[in-house]
Amino acid sequence: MDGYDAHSIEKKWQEVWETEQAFHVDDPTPGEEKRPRFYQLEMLPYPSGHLHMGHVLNYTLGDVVTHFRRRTGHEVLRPMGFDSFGLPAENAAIREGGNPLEITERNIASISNQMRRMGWAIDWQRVVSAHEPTYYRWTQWLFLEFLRNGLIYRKEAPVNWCPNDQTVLANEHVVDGRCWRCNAIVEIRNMAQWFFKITAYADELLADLDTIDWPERTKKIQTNWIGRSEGAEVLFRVEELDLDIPVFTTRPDTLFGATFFVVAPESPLVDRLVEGTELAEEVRGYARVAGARPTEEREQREKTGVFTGRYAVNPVNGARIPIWVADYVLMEYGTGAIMAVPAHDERDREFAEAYDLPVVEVVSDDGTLVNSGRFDGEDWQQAKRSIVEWLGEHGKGSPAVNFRLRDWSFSRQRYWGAPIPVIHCDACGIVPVPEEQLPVLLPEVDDYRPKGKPPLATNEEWINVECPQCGGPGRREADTMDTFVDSSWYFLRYCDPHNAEAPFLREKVDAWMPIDQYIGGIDHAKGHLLYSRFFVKALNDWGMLGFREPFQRLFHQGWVKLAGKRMSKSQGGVSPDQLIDQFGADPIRIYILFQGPADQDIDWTPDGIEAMVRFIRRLWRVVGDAARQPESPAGVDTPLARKAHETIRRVTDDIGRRFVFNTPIAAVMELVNELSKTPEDPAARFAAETAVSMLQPWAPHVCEELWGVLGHSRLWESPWPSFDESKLQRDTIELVLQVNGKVRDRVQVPAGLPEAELIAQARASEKVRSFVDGKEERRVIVVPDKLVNIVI
RNA sequence: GCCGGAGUGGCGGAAUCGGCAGACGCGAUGGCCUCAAAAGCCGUUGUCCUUCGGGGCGUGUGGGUUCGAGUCCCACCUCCGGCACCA
Repeated sequence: MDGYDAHSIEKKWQEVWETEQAFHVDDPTPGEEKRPRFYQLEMLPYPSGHLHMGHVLNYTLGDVVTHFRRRTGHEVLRPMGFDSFGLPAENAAIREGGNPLEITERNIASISNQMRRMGWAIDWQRVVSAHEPTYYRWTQWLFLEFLRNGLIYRKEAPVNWCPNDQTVLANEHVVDGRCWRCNAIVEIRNMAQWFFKITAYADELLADLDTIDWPERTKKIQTNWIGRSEGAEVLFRVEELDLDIPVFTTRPDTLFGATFFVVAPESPLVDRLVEGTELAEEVRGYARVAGARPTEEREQREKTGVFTGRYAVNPVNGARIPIWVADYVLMEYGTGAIMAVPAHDERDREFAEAYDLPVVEVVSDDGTLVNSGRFDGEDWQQAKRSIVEWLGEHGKGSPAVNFRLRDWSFSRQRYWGAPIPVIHCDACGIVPVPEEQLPVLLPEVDDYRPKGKPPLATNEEWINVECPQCGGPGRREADTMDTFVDSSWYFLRYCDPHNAEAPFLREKVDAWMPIDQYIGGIDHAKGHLLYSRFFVKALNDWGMLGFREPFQRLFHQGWVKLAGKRMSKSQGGVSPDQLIDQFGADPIRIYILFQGPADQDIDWTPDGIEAMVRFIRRLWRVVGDAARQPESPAGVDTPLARKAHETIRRVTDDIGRRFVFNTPIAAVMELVNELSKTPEDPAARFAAETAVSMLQPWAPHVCEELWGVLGHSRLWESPWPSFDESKLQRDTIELVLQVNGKVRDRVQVPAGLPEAELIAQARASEKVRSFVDGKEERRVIVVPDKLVNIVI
């Protein structure tokens, strides 16, 4: 047997798997399933030119789970696809010439090739790419369903505009006031945009977090983002105008302390309040200037405001309180108007101090109400309920819930995305493209650069069509869809990827979904992971599928860092291709998971990967030696055999229950070390087989080869090794002897000795005696088969 | 400010239910093999003291519970992440 040659081995087995389509899985036939199903998925990649180390970690992690589940008797669906619409390809086309389609397809070919070189166990017959008409046809179809069900609307609204990418961004993709892609400072613009009514599901998106097995911190991110507040809606009356203005408050108990009233500068109320009064000009002028300031500036500046000349009536005490317009009230939250309680709200107090407005304390330090009429003396928490109740009885308010979550704006003024399938008609308004005309194909354009209007709008031939309803002149929608729409349902398409009649068959989706294990970056916590949950809930409501959550279990891999910085497609970093050339895929796969828990960040070092090459070479030698030993007799019971059984127990538990992937490698290393020390042990072959079999999910190529050396074949579909509980029983154990909780000695004793016997063993120890002699023994603690602690 | 997560050797990390802290690996260092190198093999490697038998100290800091705490409780410090003029 020659030395270890990663490249020839890897090429050989990759060809076998390709020829056999070894990791393809058939659609389940109802009633005939032999094995339990397992849907393993990692977030699909964006097809930039090549993989980066973050991908390597992500997909190797999924690969280990895939192999483990396959070999423990599951039917495993592990597909792959490409999030192939989106800005980078379009920007590359603008920068370098060429067109986004060609660039994207070239990238997909190259990245697929790299995936094969990594040896990942993918069902290559189910590949799906967002930019293919066979896929986006159904994205468009789903758009029309959402529209029909009232979950999509078009509205003129203040939206986030990235001046660099020349497009609108969703709230979820503005990070610290900047564009998540290009880092440009985002502006607010008023534009007619398309929205998904995700807020319709706000309550459920929050409540159902309890039903899924996700990391706490991810649930927390979504919880914060949804931002549910419980309180009351209270009506304040402007008598002169015969107008009731609702406000939302989380503190109805402080209602008697409301000494003034504030309206947001952008609120349409401003006009109504001052119309025809002598203050009209001043107030409108202020509102225009204040409302136009960027949010960032508004946060930092001192609060400003003007009096409108109008008064509102506080419903609980009839007090007439002045109405102001001020920039610290936001139009986007609540009703765009507030009752101000300066005694119990820091912002209101700040404003009251600046403008010399009255402050009335209504909750005393001990938490009971004062200056609150009939509610005086009530505990403030009790008062929340009783005041709302009173308001209800008098038709002045009711319990209310408010959310931070905004609707998802998903129209983009760029080229490389799925066209939005509607037609604008002067006579009929917005008209959906009839289903039989789908897909609305993305046309060629001369210039991908957005110049004030979306690139599609420049293609006159494409944009001008007949209205499907009245036959009059119509214009196609020129905005395209955010790629997050594509990725909100791709995991469903994998279940039925070639369906030409529907996005998917419910029966197939219900058989595989929900995803048993989803793996991807935590950066998608409030974007993709929220949108997909929304999609599934809506589709379930329409009867298209039979579950309410897409991702039953979720895991976030850490970041691979180079000199403290995240490695990603945009930052270059270490190229997996070069590493495969230099070391082979198996050492990289082991390395990336051996560094630590997979959810923790990794600092890339080349030393580590060389160590993995050394380990594989060592394994190669040791297994080669073991292969020349006679077959291990059945039920062989030597220390080496026991070590092998113990290793099976550890590794199986680590992957299956604990979901850790570094310690199993250490466990196999221990077994290999043990084997190399006792190469002639009768259990040598058994130990070698065990080590190779269990390392296979990490290093499938070299393990397959070594499996052959040991006289077996087709490890990738061989059952996972099982351990014999009885082999784990020891005849002798090492008893730890402590004095006052400190370890003083260790002795070998037969297992299962009674307490008295163990104490006698402890007292017999010279070392123990040297600490105990001459002192008074106060207590003796015994942990059977483990430890004796003498307290003096 | 509110909410979540994390702090263990020179480094990455292990210790799963309160019971031997530092598994496994990197790095360092001494030796073997070799003309030499590569590869490989055998030692040492938390820290301080040591008469070389051992002993003291040690898991961010300070307290506590316990026979016994990296692990549980309280307070604090530092770092990372989420939300933030959200009424």
